[in-house]
Amino acid sequence: MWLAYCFGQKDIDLGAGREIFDYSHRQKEQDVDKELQDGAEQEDTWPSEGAEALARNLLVDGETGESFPAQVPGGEDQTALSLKECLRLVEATCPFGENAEFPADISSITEAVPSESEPPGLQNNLLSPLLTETESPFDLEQQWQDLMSIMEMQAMEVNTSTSEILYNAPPGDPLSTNYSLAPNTPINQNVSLHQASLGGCSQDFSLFSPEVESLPVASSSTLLPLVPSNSTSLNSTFGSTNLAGLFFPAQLNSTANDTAVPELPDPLGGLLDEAMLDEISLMDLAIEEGFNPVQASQLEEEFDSDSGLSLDSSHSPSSLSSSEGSSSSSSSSSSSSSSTSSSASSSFSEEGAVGYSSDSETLDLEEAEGAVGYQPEYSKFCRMSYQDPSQLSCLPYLEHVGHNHTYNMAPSALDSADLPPPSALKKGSKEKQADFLDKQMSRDEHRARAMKIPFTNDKIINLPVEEFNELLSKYQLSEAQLSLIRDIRRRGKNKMAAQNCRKRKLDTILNLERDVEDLQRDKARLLREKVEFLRSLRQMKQKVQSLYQEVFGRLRDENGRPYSPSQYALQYAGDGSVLLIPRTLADQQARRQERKPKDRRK
DNA sequence: CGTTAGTGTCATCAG
DNA sequence: CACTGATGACACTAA
Repeated sequence: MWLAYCFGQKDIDLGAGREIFDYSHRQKEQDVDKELQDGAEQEDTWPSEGAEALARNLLVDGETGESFPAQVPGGEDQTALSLKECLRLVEATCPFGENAEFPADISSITEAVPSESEPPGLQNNLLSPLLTETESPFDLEQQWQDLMSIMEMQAMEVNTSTSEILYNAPPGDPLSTNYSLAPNTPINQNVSLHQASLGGCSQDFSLFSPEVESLPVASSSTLLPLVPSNSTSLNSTFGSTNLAGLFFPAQLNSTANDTAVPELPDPLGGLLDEAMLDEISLMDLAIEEGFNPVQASQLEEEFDSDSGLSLDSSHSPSSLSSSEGSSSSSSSSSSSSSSTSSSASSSFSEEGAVGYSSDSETLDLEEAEGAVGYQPEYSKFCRMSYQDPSQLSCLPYLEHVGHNHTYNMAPSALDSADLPPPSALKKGSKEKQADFLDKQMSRDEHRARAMKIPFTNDKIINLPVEEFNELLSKYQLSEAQLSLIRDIRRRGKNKMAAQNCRKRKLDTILNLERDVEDLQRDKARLLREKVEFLRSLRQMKQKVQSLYQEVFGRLRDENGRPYSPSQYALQYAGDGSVLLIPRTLADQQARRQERKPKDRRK
């Protein structure tokens, strides 16, 4: 039943369904998870009658590890074609891709092999690890283990968004949760479609590929000679519209009607070509990233370049941080018209959070930004960028912008001070300059002057505690003066602290934004990798299916008749041997193996 | 005239 | 306990 999921309706909707682009797909993911559990429960309900009896008929070749039915119902069991021969045949006729792998243990088989229903003519208990004996150059067992671990990952992780996205399973499809075998399994170029019966195909099979529609005919014609005994039921059972039983034609000839497998997953995954998958993955990205498809495609290009941070450099926090220098340079260049003058800010400590930026500076910055794409954060940041106070001292006209938030000062005064006309400067006597500077003084400076504080606010604020106390001791100051001085110092310190605080806050925000971007990229990249991985996984599974089918189809009993796939299945033992066992027994073992990981998960 | 960004200030807390 | 820095909250200004 594990395989059964792979051919569910999920795939049926694949071509047309667009819910993958639905932002509500997350909800569907939950539904899928729910369905997964339901499907697991369903498994336990599968019939296994006769398993014991059939199990008794099992023979295992002690030398080769191969197993044969000790007693085929109806006669002395002797495989007309040894498994080795079969393998050789298969190797000759169905060369595997570079990634051909086979189950290394029973569990793997039970997972990979379609159990239950099996089309009479099509040996669909596929995925048997028959090839171990061929001594493939690969460590097949190891590779299979890897494959299975991948499958587990897939089962655990992919069942969420990706499963939905990739296979577009209807929420109600209980089979959809397990698409690992062949949802959307692309038709493998290396596999003969005529011989490889690709699992149960739903009627929607035809939706995707006219080619596949012809599959039943081709398959039956090919397999009929191999399965003469089943030939009759084959044609009657598998119409072109019902390929569901191809893979799991459980007890086809018998009475079982496979109702236990209401909907067989669509092996048509194969019809979903890579381009489609790419598109899906991109769309997935687009959805998750909040990008539009165009942006998503751009994103993918970025991935290809693996550039990590490929955003505009002006957007990069690192560049922003390093933009201090550029900011400074731009400000210095923009200050060409400014005269030099000392101000309170000139003595600010370097570290002293003097993030004042001039309007002209901002203008220059914005011009530059316009060339590379304006970024609000960038501008903000630059305005807040740490700056050498000494540079501010070179911008007397801008001084007030940073320091003179003198609420008691008339705006007109500030305006006039902002950009005094050159003519005014020329005419400007020292009086006017003094007046101008006076207007630039802060409230505390005014207060200090009013209180006749004998030293500058700059000293009050920036002197170390010891020097500050020493300075106070040098003068005979009234209590009011001392109080004002302390207030000035406190406010001055706090002002710088506030500026530092705001800069930190801004930095933090920018860093967080960068982190979000990085994480989004990582997420998109991982998602893309997952899609690619699933694609290759499906291909591998299909290869295994085809091999299994090939081998099983060539097995003959002592009478030269093929084994019924509804009654027998190939099983891969842990020691690498291949067993031909009764179907019911295989199903039992499959269920047993499947429960383990699930229990583990719980 | 309302909004927004930038800034200064105060209150408060933590070290 | 005083001092200092950090930070939220508020007010003010300019755009």
